[in-house]
Amino acid sequence: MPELPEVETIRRALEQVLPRKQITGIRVYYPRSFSGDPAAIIGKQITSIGRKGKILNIRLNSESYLNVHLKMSGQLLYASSRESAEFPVVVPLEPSSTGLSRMPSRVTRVEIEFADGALLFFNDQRKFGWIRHATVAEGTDAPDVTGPAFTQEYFAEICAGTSRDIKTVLLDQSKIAGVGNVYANDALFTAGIRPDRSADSLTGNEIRRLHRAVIETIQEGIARKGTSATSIYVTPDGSKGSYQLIFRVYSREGQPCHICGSPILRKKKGGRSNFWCPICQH
DNA sequence: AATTATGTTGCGGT
DNA sequence: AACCGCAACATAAT
Repeated sequence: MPELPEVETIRRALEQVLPRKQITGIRVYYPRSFSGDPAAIIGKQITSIGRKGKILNIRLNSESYLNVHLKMSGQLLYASSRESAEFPVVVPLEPSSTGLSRMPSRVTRVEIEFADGALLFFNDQRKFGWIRHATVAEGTDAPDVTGPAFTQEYFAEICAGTSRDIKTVLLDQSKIAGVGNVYANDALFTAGIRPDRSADSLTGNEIRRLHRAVIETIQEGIARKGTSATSIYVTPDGSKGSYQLIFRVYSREGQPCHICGSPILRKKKGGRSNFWCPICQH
């Protein structure tokens, strides 16, 4: 699920509620979802919530971190008490008469309890995601796409001298931190560039347009609290993002281009789908 | 009912 | 180095 806007939305929400809370319990329902000794975090206090690209770094006192990667289907849900641990249906097949599902659910992999009775649930239907207790804040050192190090010059540099598809470069977390398939496709549309152009074929003007488009697209994603297309991704209070309402091309195969009306095309490449307008993108 | 797709990324082989 | 296919897994959609 999550790209930078989704993870950043979660980070901001958790930042409002978790700092200063003391961990008093942890239940690991699915062992492969948690690395480290669960007992080692008992008694620790949360000091801050950071993010590197798509990875969350929950800092604990005594200099350690709970690093979280949500991969395709991870969710972090926060409840201030056991009684209030009910959320809008967060997995499609968990219907209930009330429209709410109580945590922990069938897909809850880890649950953390705090001294004041608050709870944090890590749900992950597909089990790709993880929480790791480590002494370092894990994540890429590449410039965050929202940060000051992601300059136009830097972007030009990483595009030069590689014949990889430009969308592949956008998705390369070792070069740029945070961009995933949704926002990469939409940014390329905004910049008027086809996803399969080789990176070193972009002109200076195209580099400039794409650099700006990537930043704007990601910021719009954050402003809309992310993309909840299949209803897997939700914020920590169980509500949805709204970027899916303004998709430019992502997930719009066969639908008319917002600019020229031509049907949006889709082609699978390297295991992921490219979406683009054959008229507006060159 | 079998196949195909999904917002991620790590691995091994060429 | 870079690309490709496949892997992890569960489910919805076709």
